[in-house]
Amino acid sequence: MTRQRAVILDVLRSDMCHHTAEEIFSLAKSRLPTISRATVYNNLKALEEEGMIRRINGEDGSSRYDKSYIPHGHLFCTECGGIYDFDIPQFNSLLGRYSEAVIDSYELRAKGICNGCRERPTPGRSE
Amino acid sequence: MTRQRAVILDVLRSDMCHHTAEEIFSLAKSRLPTISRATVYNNLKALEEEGMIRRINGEDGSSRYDKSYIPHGHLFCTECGGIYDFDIPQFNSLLGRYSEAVIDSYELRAKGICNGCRERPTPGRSE
DNA sequence: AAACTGTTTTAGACTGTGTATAATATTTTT
DNA sequence: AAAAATATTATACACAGTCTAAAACAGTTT
Repeated sequence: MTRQRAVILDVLRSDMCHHTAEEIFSLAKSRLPTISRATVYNNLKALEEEGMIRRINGEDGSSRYDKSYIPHGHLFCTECGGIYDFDIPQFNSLLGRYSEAVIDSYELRAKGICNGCRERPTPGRSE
Repeated sequence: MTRQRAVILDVLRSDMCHHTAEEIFSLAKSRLPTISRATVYNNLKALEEEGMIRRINGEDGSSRYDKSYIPHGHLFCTECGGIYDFDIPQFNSLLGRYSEAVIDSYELRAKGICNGCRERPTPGRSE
């Protein structure tokens, strides 16, 4: 476990956000100024392949990372731009009922208006 | 309706594949050699915003386009690389039951082994 | 603690997807 | 058919992410 990887993991775990790779690079750099972009990207990829974290597709083609390795969906709020976790119990077995394929993992992305924005007239922003 | 847009739509409708934007550009160019990359990208974006076609996130961050405007999921086969349609009836209302958000649309991406690859020992490839 | 070995990091160049621009051409409206 | 609005083109640009080769490091052996 290198110092760089430890910092990257700690950045991921230190808040609730679904940061982009570039944001993670920036946050890691503020703690370890010599860290390189390639190191961050390589580690994020490796951590994802090891199943430690999950990658999700951002709205603009960038990658975002989620510290939780437990499968769940995401709501992308079109009002405030926030990304919120979204659970459907036994979703994997539900998928199995509708497909003859052997399903390993899934990514569920929903677009809509989040709970907060529905109630609040003036939108804020959080991710 | 310009000739360029008509060709792009026709490319999309002429097979079952979920082509990348670059593939669509290439196919359109073979019919209309002066067509520009920007025209293809602009039209794909416009068609998506008008709800005529659907964009899906490819495995490598590129965009793929689906001629069907009817919401459905996709299975990405890790064996043959193919992308297959995947229907769950009343999925929108199912989502509504598990979330307090107002859901407009969704993208469901499953990874696994497709039906064909499960049965066939030597993998082929189709998209 | 020094040497060894394999792995990781680094900086910077490079690739691929997609977007912005401004001039030109084509549609559509009148 | 003329005018107005819109779309296309070529090119330059922006951004996310990858590749490379050299240097640094971590873990192990002596």
